[in-house]
Amino acid sequence: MKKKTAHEQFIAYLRSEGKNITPERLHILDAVLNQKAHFKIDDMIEKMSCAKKRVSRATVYRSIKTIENAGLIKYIRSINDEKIYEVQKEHHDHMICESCGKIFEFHDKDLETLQDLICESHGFTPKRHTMKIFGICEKCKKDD
Amino acid sequence: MKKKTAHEQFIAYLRSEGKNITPERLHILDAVLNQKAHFKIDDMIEKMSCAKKRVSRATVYRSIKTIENAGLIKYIRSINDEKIYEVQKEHHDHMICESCGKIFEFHDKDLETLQDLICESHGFTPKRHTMKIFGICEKCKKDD
DNA sequence: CAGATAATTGAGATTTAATCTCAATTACGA
DNA sequence: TCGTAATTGAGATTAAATCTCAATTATCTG
Repeated sequence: MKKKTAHEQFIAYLRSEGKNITPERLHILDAVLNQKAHFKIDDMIEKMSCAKKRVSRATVYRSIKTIENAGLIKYIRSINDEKIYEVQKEHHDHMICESCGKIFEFHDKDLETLQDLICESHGFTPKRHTMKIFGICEKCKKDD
Repeated sequence: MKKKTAHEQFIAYLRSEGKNITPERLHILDAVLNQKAHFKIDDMIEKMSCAKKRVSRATVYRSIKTIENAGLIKYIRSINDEKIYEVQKEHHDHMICESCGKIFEFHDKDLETLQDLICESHGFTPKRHTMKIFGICEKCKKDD
């Protein structure tokens, strides 16, 4: 069973939901996948309105939601009313520096295991989780 | 050193910030503290517009923000554009049922310890964190 | 492949939470 | 008690997100 690309995943999702495969949706997916890590909707709208194939604001909003439902991107948080999304890679959690605003990703197997145990003891079936640790990063500590 | 009430904490905060202690702010604090657990801003606005002492929408927004900065309430999440806040008790994390929308609180000492260890290994100084586990609660599992 | 049908798009209007404005009021230190 | 600075209320404003609907496009069927 070879691993599906994000592109293939998206198309499979659209098919499974009976949604059409439109060039607009694929363009937006491409633009999103080209993002290094985190992006804002507004940036995507601007990007798509300058691109060779223009896509309207309404469609950007609609498609971002579709791509999110397909599990390919994830909403992280808002910073002054600007939603920040990220492209989904392997699952990871976040450390957010309150000084420079930078978002660090980390993953810890023990943490995941412990979470499952906690859920089990509460009769709760976990599907997914988010964890954000706010504090000060190494660099900002030194820059003081 | 006796423990301060939320009321006292708030007044101490206002003093420390050079802010005035106004009846509006205290009324809103009272209303907020009277909430069992979680509340929406809109509910507060409605509550305050019917109360003996009316408080305007703008002031509710302003005061909620002040009370949040004082650390007495905390923003949890949005559900269709409605922000949900909660009164701060001891620190705890959340399990959110995707079926009924109910929010469960839990606290686990091992989880906290593990988080601190992870941060340490990344040179990150944690101040606070949020953790949300999404899934299906015990009751909804049975109701299937 | 053509024609029918349902989904999707674009553009601008609309919605709505949150913020802003500013004159009137109020808290508070001196 | 007075003067100053902070705060409030009411309505205007802002801006992200959604909605509307006619025109377009994807997909299915034979």
